[in-house]
Amino acid sequence: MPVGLDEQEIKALDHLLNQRHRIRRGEHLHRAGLDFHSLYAVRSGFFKTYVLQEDGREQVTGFHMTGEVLGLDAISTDMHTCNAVALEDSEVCEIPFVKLEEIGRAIPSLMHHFHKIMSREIVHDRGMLLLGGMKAGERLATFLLNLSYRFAKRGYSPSDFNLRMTREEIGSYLGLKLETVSRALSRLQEDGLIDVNSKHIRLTDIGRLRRQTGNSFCE
Amino acid sequence: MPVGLDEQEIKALDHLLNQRHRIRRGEHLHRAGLDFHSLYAVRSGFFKTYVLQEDGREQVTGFHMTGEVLGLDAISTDMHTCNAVALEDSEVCEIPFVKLEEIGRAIPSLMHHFHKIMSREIVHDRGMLLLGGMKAGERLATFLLNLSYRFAKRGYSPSDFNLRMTREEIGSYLGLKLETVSRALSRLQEDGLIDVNSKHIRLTDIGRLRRQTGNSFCE
DNA sequence: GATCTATTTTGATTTAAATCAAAACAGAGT
DNA sequence: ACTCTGTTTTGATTTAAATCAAAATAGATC
Repeated sequence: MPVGLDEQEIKALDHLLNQRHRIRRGEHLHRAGLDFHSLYAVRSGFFKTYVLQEDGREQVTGFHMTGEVLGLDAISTDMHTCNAVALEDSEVCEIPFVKLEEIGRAIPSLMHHFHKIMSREIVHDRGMLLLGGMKAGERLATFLLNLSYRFAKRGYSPSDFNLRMTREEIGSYLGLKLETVSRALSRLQEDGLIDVNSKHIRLTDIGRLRRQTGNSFCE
Repeated sequence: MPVGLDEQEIKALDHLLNQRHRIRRGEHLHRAGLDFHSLYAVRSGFFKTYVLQEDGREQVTGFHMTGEVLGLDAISTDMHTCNAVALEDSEVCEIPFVKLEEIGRAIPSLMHHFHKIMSREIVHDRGMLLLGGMKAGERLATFLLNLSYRFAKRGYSPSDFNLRMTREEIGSYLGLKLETVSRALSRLQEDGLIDVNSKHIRLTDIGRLRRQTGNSFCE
């Protein structure tokens, strides 16, 4: 991403990005309460982040795919505030945060890029507030379009993909119960906007789906 | 906040923080779509950020008080993604972002501090997701406790304050209608957890109020 | 202080989603 | 192929919040 590096800088960057880890489906990348040392860039696979409420309920806070960065929330307190678990076999690149700040000082464009990543996270999270005013079907449509957008950006089909998460996890993320998620999906199918086959989704009318959301962010 | 600066650095910082602006109640600090150049630190007063949906509805995305930083969302696209309006006469400090990155390179602790601020924003926004699973009364309790926490941190009473926003704005932020907000407040009063006098709020039983939220973040 | 407007409260009714319950289905392991 | 378990769908009922409506209150302006 940053260009025009000298040999020294390339070596530093290389070292920064050279710690790969395989995380198998079901394994945790980090847990709430643990000391923060590194960010993790998802190289491949799919993650869910969540927090455990006092009553034991699990609240899903996000889904994360290739190219996205995990752990940004932990910078503020030097402690992870959520759990991150792989929903499929995945690979991450560990980025020690102290080193990132160090190298960022030498390579301003890298630092700036990092700031954009953090900011994008804020925009995305804030966009979730828009769900507050929406009905179940609109929330689902927004969710599917957001996934579609992110898949497309990575070169996958924007209209044909498999959900890695359960209806319950979707519901938790969107503030709905799993039965409501299921019903909303069935409804969107009846209306001819999508095809649902358990975890496999086909968006058959993206234009109408987008109108369905009332408006809103598809990122 | 950062310590041990030499004269050069102090001068740079001074220049960075020297652009004050008065914003009167009702005036906008920035609007969605405008080019991004500067962050704004709230020196005094109270702001609301919001986006206008296609259907004309206003969605409130946040409330911001002294010491908080506005404009972090705009870094990602070099364009403001929301509107910021003063809910009372306010003063802000303009921080040109290019300069912040420049000076941050010279003063690592300043840069690190900035990263914590951005991260804190992510934590806060993500905490809003927890509202998804809550009932109206729980959302209101969470909201009031969060305000209380922020007032306390600034040296104001944590249990006695004036709301700067309307019931409709609270509702928009929390995903409720204004009538529901009003009813939930009345209910919390009946139950002896708070005293409501239109915009003036007194938290009479913070412990019970906290239990009321089910749990969750008061920041 | 009186008037006007915006905000807030409260009530009655409707609606969407949660809850309760059961059946259908899918995937993993034997 | 069969069983077990976890997931998903669908239906009936209850519940919380939205909506519709009107009165009460507060603030701003003259």
